Amino acid sequence: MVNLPRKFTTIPINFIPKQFLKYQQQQVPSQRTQPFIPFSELQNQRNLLESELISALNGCTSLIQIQQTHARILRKGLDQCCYIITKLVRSLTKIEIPMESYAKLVFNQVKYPNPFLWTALIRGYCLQGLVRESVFVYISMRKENTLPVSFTFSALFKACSTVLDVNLGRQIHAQTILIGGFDNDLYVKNSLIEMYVKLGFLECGRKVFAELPERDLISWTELIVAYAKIGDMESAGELFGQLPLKDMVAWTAMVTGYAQNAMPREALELFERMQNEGVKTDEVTLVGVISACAQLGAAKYSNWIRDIVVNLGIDPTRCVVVGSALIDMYSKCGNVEDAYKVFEAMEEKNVFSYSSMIAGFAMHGCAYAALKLFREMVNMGIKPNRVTFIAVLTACSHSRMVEQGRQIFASMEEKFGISPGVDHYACMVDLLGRAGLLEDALKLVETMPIEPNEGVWGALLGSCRTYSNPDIAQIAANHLFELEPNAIGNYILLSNIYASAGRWNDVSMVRKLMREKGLRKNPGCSWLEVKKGVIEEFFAGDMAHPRSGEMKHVLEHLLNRLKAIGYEPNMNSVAYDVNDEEKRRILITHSEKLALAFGLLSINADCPIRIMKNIRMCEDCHSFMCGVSQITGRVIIVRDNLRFHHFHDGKCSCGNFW
DNA sequence: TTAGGGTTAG
Repeated sequence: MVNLPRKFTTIPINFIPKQFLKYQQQQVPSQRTQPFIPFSELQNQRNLLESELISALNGCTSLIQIQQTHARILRKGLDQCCYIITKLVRSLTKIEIPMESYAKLVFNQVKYPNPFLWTALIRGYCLQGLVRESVFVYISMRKENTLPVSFTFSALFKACSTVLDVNLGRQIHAQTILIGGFDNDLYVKNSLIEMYVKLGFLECGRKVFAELPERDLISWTELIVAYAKIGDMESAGELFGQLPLKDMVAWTAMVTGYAQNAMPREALELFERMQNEGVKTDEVTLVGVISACAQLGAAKYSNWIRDIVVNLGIDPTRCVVVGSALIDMYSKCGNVEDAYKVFEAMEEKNVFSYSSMIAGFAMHGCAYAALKLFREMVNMGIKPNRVTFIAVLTACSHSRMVEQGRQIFASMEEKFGISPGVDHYACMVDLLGRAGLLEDALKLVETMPIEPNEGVWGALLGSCRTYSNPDIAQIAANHLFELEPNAIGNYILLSNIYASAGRWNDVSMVRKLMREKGLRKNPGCSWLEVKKGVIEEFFAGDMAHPRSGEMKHVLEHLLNRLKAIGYEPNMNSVAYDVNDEEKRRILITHSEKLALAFGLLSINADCPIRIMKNIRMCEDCHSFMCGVSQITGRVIIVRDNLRFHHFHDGKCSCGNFW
């Protein structure tokens, strides 16, 4: 017998319902034993007919078809054949006919139900979310002295994880021990591990795993996934390393685990190893890889993955998950046109595909397209979820569509029955704040029915920077310093707001606070994809690049040409109390300007210059990019920490509002 | 008849 984890031994035995214990160790033969029919006779008479009816049931996709087949079963006198009735119950479950209205009635007509038929009923209830009912069926089954089989327990464990009931799970675990004979049963044990880890009792799952005399790949993979889900990729990696034979699913679990835990480089490295070791990949593996590429956001990865998808013969128009992942990746890699091409071609679209596309449009400043798609989605009868609303509200926010945003926010609860969460409030604060309605935004924060989090106060602080409001900024910053005392960005924002208001004493105070906490500013950094696969990195103020002489020359030349058409450096973008000359020097060596200069020197005139950067672009760099796109005729695409800016012919896709 | 899948905000 397995030693249960300590938690189990503390459960008093009377915790298990009487009905369970009554049958403890009972080995009484069933009172309702099926009359003996010689196997050969069965075979001769029924085999052909049975297999024909089974395949008919397998093919049923509607209630009418099942009813017709059922009528045939009755005509042929096979209504007592457990094998066929089990199949009938499963078919009914599959098309989601309520158990009470059909399956239960059919079951009640069978005089000698076997364990598989009982189990089909248990599974049916469980899949329809009626877990208590499925347990009652189990109790009745035991009353009838029918011994459960492996599948009975895997169904019951699944039921427990569906309703998040670990106590019930423990009782059923106790049943497997009381009845006995399941110690080496991997179906049961793997379902048990799955239940524990899904309910958050990873250590219990681990213990069951440790006590298994033999383990299969499924037990290992269950645990790897469990560790990945709680973000412990180290433990997942250790288990994966110990795994004697790894299959595609185990590899995929690791790749996906890295992707889901914001470790895209590790995900891609592992995927490369997987390919080198000759492991097959399928669309599920690719979804993890695509998500990793999206996080890296570089066009080179999007080209690379497109080739892999094509080579594997996967058709994104027919696989809604791959399609949605691709939409997200293309958007995040700066290519919203390709994202839309994938979206348009998809045969099936669901809430994920729509939400990803709406978020993609929002990210690129295409608010009208985002709203149009949202309306289309609703008209198509696809119910938006919480994520969809975040995407739509972000789109409104980035395009100053206050009224539309307010209406959509109100419709969440009224029309779609989704109560706005703290993130939706953060979007609304951002929407009002970006539109300059700082008082309204503050009022919303103070009156919202849930506790504002760092996202809400952060949105308010960000708006205070745009509209230079040091008073409200101070309120927001005080909350933020409590909520996330070590987040450097808040100190920098507040200090910049004070700087642009000329309150240099307050600036020194914030800087002192940062020093005391030992916080150091993240240096501004930009990346430029020079050619396929080659990425150059530039830091603000860093003139150590081998070609910095040429870059400086390019920038000075551009500056003179821009000045001739009215551009003036924006001194407010420098948050240091230094003289104007120094401010000009700091501005012209911002990392994205260095990247732009290098791009102009090294990228063909017909190709867009794609720059990525780690922090928000300042006003000066933004107007500089607009000007350069005008005087050089080049397309410049900059991805900052939040979104994309497409500069073309003197204008930016964000409408100077970001 | 047990294992791996996509969208989120300052």
